[in-house]
Amino acid sequence: MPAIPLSYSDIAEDISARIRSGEYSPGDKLPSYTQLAELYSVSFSTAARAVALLRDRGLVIGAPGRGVFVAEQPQSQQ
Amino acid sequence: MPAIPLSYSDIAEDISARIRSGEYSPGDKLPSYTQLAELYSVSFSTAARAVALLRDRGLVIGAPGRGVFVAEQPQSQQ
DNA sequence: CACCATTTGTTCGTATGTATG
DNA sequence: GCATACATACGAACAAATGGT
Repeated sequence: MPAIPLSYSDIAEDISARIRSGEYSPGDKLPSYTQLAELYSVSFSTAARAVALLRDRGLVIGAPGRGVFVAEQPQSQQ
Repeated sequence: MPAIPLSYSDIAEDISARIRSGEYSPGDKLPSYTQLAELYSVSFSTAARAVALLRDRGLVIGAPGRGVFVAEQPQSQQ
């Protein structure tokens, strides 16, 4: 284990940075919860929670049964 | 079980509405996680998660060991 | 100072429901 | 029907901070 595992907040920030950098472009599908959990060496729950944060911020849109996609709009939240 | 329990998102929205309505004023301390869990008939985890959402939105500020307080500023988030 | 109860904040694992293909 | 994937709830556990005794 790489010392301390990343928190869901850290993971959300990392993904957020990758979206800003263009690594993940609008319309792109993010890795699945299971894959994210693997990637960041955290549990499924923690990976899901990181994505939930991004969803709340309007950066990504979850589509049950299909995946999580980077939002097209730059933003807009309420 | 009272039909369907409220989701953390629903609870966050309810508390948010109570802040907007003035039921909870800036500086006020919200009920503790344990009390919120009791109030909304959900688990501790779910109550804590609802508050986490409000924290992320800048509506409240958590103070470990003391409580959660309604933010003074109307907002500002990044 | 030492305890101790309370409270925030988080992780994890398991389970369930729903949607998609 | 089935496998995959999102979305959420729950309970147990723990760390850290605070405040009172």
